[in-house]
Amino acid sequence: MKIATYNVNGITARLPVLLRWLQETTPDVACLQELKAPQEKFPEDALRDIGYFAKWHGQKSWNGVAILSRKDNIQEVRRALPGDDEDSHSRYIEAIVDGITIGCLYLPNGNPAPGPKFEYKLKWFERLTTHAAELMNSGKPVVLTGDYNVMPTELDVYKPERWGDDALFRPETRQAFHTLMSQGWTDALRELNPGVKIYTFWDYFRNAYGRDAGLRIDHFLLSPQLKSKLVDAGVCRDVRGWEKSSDHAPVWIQLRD
DNA sequence: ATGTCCTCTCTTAGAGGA
Repeated sequence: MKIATYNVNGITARLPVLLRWLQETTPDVACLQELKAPQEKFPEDALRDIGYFAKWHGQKSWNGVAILSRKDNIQEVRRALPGDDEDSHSRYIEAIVDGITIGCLYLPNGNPAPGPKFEYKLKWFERLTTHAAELMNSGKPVVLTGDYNVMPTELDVYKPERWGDDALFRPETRQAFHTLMSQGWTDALRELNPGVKIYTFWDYFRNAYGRDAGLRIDHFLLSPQLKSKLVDAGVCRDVRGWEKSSDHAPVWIQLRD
């Protein structure tokens, strides 16, 4: 099974690029973030026309997450993280697809830090970690993927010395990611490419893509049952260079059936 | 501080978020 994740940065503006990428790479499952569209504006028909079923949780202007599948086999489990009924952001959706639990997440950016947005990010991270522990303890095969807005190590930043105070790279953020990983998750792309520079995001500013001034912030976390089935993984780097592209590139993994 | 892109509105320009 090939599973992909893609922060589209606005599914309405990104629809031509999204459809082209899906048709060229045909992932079995695709997790999308930053729909930036209300529930009723999701392009369900356009996706169905190219063979994808979908469950999504939209929100006007901001956030929004979706899980796509080439089969009508998406069993939605939840569309919010537990732990805060007051949290109105659409940042998490979870479904079982072909027996694999797939959590699709858009972790808060958190800038400027310090400040209330950074506090929200860390709180959200704690809720994710609590929920991830339950999934891990369930013993089921689980994929937690999406835009984590975290560069886990210096290798994941084009210029680490410039990012120390940023919410995506502050010690508290990296520590939170480390705490989550210590439950026993496998960072799929890093697992297959130890020591290799991999980026999944290039800012729109200052020709970041042309200069390869990138960040690795979109991740695939695998439960132990799936680590042994991981056969390949990569980033669709070229998609970032297409006309009207997102600032993120799609990322994918291949699991043995 | 700046750069760019996307979305929304007290809309065709500016603000907020990333």
